[in-house]
Amino acid sequence: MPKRFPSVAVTVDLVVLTVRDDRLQALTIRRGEAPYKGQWALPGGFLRPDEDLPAAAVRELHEETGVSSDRVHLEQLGSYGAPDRDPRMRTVTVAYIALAADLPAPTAGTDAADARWWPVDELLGGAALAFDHATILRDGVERARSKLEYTPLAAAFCPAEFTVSELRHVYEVVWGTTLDPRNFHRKVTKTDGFLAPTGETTTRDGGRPAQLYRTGRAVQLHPPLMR
Amino acid sequence: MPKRFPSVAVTVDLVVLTVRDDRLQALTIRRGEAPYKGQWALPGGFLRPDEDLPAAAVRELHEETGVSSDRVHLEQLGSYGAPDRDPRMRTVTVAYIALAADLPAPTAGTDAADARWWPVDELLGGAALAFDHATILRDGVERARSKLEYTPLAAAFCPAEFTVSELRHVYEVVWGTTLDPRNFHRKVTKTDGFLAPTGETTTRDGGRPAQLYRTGRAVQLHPPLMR
DNA sequence: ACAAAAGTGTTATTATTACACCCATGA
DNA sequence: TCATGGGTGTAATAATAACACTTTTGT
Repeated sequence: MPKRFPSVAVTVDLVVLTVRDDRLQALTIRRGEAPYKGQWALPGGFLRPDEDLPAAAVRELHEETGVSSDRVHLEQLGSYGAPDRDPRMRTVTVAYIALAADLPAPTAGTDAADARWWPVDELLGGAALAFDHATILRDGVERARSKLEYTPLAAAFCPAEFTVSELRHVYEVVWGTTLDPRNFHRKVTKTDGFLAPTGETTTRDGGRPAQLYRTGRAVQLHPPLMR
Repeated sequence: MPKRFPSVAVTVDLVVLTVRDDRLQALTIRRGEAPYKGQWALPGGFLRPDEDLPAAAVRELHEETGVSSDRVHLEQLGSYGAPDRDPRMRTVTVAYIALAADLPAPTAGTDAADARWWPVDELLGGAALAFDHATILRDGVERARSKLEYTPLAAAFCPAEFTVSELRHVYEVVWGTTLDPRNFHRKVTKTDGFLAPTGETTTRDGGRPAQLYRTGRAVQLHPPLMR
């Protein structure tokens, strides 16, 4: 077939979210080149010729954070393709969200002058992200927030073994609410398949030792948790 | 910037769903050219050089169905970009779902030898769709099914004014369940913002005249309807 | 002993389910 | 008058929300 179609550059961008210092934070890269030189942007890069979209997301995540995809929840968020979204050329980006437990302090990637975590409320209130990345971040945060309601995804923000109150802390930080510790405990421990007890306990939060749990086999919460 | 990125063809594909003859049906186009010549495929086409993604979806919808985007719910489903998904070239497709009230019998579009509605269960059980369109269709149907739970989207499958039982029929067909007419009636009429009464009544379903409603201003159902 | 966090019990309220029953029309 | 669907009432069950109270650790 002759080339009678417009050529477009396809990129993959990542909304990498974690809970750090009691805030929901996103990973940003400071751009080393024009356009938007010196501004913060979401990590991402070009799709390679023989690479599927999820593979590109895993690769970018590894390049930017040094993290392998184990213990990170990666899912496609959506695609953004306004004709003027990149002044250099026509691009369509496929955005992914990555939810992870507190990651190591980021090391600057190849293209990046610097990399750091930012609380998402600071990024969304005023701070100017490059390209349409504020929109992508906003959509990614909203996706994460609503998925906590009806999936056991909050555990992606926790280490492999965690306590009920660590899990509750994730909900409180991501949603910006407070939850009744007692009702929350009942809800998550009684919802079948949400949590699998390890049998171990920990006192790392102080007070009475707490049961440690791993994520269960459930993929949907029924009924959902309400914000 | 020099072209040091791989060039990819970006297409937009549509999962156009409607409720027809008591079945959930999807619009398909018979391919007139190789590859997959003669097989059924989802409608779609190349993204144009100066076109945003939603605009391309609206344009393709109009070209394939003659329908303008009024009274059709269009939303992005996701992107699919396996390197071998099209044998001719590297493509990434951005899929949209379009939910519409019973549309006119389709007229064949420019590229298409033929176009028709197929019940989705027939398309997903055995019938061979071109490319990765079976996956896209399956994802689109699942998206539509779950969105009926927590949004007032079922009304997109109804004409501008509709009765409660017409709305219930949509749920029953899309979910493949039966619902108690009395409890359903209470639920949808009592959920604030779901339905706006027009004041008119109709007897088009026989029996006692039913109130006609338009869609309300709610965008979320709280609490959700359960399958 | 006391602070701190884990976890259980209890009650009021709200939502869902199942189903009896009445209403308003056309044939 | 009868069939057909529209619509309300009600009681049993289930889930949520609010909060008193007990448990088990560290200091």
